[in-house]
Amino acid sequence: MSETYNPGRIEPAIQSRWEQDNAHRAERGDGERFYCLSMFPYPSGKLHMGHMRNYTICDVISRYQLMCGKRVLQPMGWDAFGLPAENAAMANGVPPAQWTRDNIAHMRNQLKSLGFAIDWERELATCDPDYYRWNQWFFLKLLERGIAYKKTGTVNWDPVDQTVLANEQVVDGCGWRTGAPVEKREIPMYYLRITDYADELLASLDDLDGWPERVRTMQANWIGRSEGAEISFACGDETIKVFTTRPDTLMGATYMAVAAEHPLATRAAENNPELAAFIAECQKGGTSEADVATQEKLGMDTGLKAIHPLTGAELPVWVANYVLMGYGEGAIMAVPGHDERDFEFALKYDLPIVQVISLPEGRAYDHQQWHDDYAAKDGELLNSGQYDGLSCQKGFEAIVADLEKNNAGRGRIQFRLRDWGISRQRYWGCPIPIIHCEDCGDVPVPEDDLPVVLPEDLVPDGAGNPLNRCEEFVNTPCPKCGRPARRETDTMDTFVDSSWYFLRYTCPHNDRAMVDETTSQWMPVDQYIGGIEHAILHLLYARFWTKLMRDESLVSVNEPFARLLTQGMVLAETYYREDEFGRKTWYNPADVDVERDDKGRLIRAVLAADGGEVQPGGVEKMAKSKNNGVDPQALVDQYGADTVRLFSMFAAPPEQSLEWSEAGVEGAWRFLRRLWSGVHAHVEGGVLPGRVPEKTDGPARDLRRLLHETIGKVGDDFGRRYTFNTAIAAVMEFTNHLNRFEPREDNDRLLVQEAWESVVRLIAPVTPHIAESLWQSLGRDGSVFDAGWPAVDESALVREALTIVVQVNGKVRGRIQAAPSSPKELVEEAALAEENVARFVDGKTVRKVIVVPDKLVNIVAT
RNA sequence: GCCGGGGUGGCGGAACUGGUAGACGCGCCGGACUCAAAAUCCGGUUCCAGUGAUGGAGUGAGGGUUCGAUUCCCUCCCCCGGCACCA
Repeated sequence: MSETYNPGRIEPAIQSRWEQDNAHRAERGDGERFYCLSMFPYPSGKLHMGHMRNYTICDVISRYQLMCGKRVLQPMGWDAFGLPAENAAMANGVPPAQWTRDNIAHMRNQLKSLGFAIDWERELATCDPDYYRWNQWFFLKLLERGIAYKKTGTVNWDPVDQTVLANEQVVDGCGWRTGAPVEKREIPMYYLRITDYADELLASLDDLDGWPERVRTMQANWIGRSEGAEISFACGDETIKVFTTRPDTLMGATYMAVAAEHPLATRAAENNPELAAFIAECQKGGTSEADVATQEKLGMDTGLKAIHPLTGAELPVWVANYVLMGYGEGAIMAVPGHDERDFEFALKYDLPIVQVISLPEGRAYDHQQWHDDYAAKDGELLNSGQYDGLSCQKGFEAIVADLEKNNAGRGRIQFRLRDWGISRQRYWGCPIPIIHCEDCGDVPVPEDDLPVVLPEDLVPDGAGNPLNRCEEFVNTPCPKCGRPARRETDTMDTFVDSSWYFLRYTCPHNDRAMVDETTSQWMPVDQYIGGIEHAILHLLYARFWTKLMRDESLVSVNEPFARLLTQGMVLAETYYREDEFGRKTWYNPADVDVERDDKGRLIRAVLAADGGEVQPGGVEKMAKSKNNGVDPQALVDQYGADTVRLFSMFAAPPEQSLEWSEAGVEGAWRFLRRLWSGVHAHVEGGVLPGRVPEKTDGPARDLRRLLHETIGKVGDDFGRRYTFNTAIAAVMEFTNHLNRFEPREDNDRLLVQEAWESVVRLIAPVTPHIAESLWQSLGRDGSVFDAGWPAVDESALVREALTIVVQVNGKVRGRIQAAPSSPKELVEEAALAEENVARFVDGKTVRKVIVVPDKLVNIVAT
């Protein structure tokens, strides 16, 4: 054994031994299966600390389960389609396919150098036709079933580049490359009926008890089930249908509002140029909900009148930009008295505000100022004619009943969730397998002709999808009539790719089926790990897709992920410079030098390369788009994989977001060196592999008790709590004690042998290379991962005396020693007798004494 | 704007079920070793007062419940994530 720790030498050697032994193949072993999965990365170029953290967490859990005797599947793959490859192509002229595959090659090497127990035989990339053919195959099944369908949807349109923009490419309402104000545009797209599964997606959240509560809450709110009513308002010869969650407030409706895209608005604008101009105005700006929700509420009267279905009163019909065509019916009945947005709008445009729900005793309704309790459902109806005096619930029921009687409405359940639009007007994605024929219409590509292969040599230039101009791709005979036809050039949302990759890992090389019988052997995923930013969309789509595949009898599970760990994001400062057109160039924090004041606040940041100033853009998640990803490679080169792994697990608990800082890497490095030299010192005196001490006493007994307490804690932290930082802290603490312990007799050396063997196994999931190496130095054969997890010796845990804290009026005033489970009276007596305690009680009357067994005494004295 | 989460020493964090606030680590200070430096080892380190024993304050701000609150409740401030075409 070498005297000093040299990761540069041991890590590659151990990695090649693992490879030779096929140590990480999922087929290996015969224990219970454990499928441990991390969200696959987008191959953006280099690993960043967010990846590092994610995959280290996954590896720690995998290796811990491996040591517990499980047969572990830890796969890896690439979410390889997507926008950044097109952006890179525009910047460098390199085809997205080449850029993506180069990135994958580089990142695969990086992952391998980190020593993850990944079964590389199962690697997949979503841009491979072998993978995406099954997207196409399944899409056609969904089309047959009517789950996939076509309708129009709204996109961001850049009028200069004549192209559709992603929300990310819309900056302050303008196109990112052209700076032109974007417009909303309606185009035909394919959708999946996720709303058909809304009830089940909501209900089965209750079964996901291995998921964080916050994720379940977010998904439930996203699905957004609400009970309400649809109500029809006559408007000339037309009917305006609305959905409301508050039919009880119907008597307070004072106007109607429709979305700018509503057919009624279009009709009303035909001979009203002013209204037409307003509707055109509403087309400006981005499509994202955040954009719509934060824009100023604007409206215009159409001049049309709608008839209140119960009172017959005439209500003005307005066009309003806060009403969304995509939600509900694209029209609302406005009740300014009890809806905050309607109140704001009514105040602005001087529309009547009528209170129809009473407030608590003594509260008066203020028509000039909104208060949150106006929206409450605690009061009774008033100003509502025959319904006056009813509770909101009773009023709801009575009004819905009367509407049903008049054929003017009915109770209805509405979801916030909208159908999933999967068409993307982009090149670098999975082609949608449809052929458009002038005579036959939209014809599915026959199953035998799959996959529709994406040509890999095109280079996007920012002006639309290059597939449109690729004649070899577009021109094809119609499968039905054989006459010339055109292929669909839209590709699929990349969320389709990531909605089932975890199933494909179970049979990645099967070229005859999407999934097979091995899939159900591994599913569901026992532990899924990924960023909290995926809490809603990716996880919801993956759940939905799994249910779709279940309904095609392809999988047997209802839910794909039994247990979920949502990793907090790794954040870093962003830096940018703005050019004369307001376009921002982002600089990597590694290339920026920062000056701070004595409180650590940033004063000035300059680019190291040219010394010129750059602007701080705030702390954000590490991402390609803001170029603030920190590459762990430099640290791995300097300290080795184990140090970086140890540090990234020690820095914070996994669920918490983490602002990146390198301070502390030294500490991880020092710990591993101390570990190494501690084992070395012991080995110098001769090893005693696998031996356990006889009865211990004095300091040896204390050390052994701490050892077994530590074994218990670390196992609990790895297996149940997933707090790797506290597990590591406990190992460090024990190692500090162990290094200070001086063996006096042979039995002490047996204890030290037991202790080092335990420490090496406890830390092995986090720092596998050094653990393998030390395991052998300690005289043990084989891999530490075959050695099993150390067992707690209960007899070592027994204590004779405990320290009990004594408080006087809630403040700690002293400590006493007592045997475990001492009788209350005895502890109380000892507490009152303690010198400093007595000083504080002196001259006062003891009113009460609270004794928490084996822990604490609180004396209440006045 | 809406939904979800977070805020504890100079810094990352610990305190798991309402019971010793600050484990472990970084940084800093002091010491040992060294011709010297690095590395390493030992000791100290929430703030204020005190040589010290010890006392007072303290977990974003304010209020409440409790013998006792970082933990539970209410109001507010700030930060982060998501908002359906970033992944």
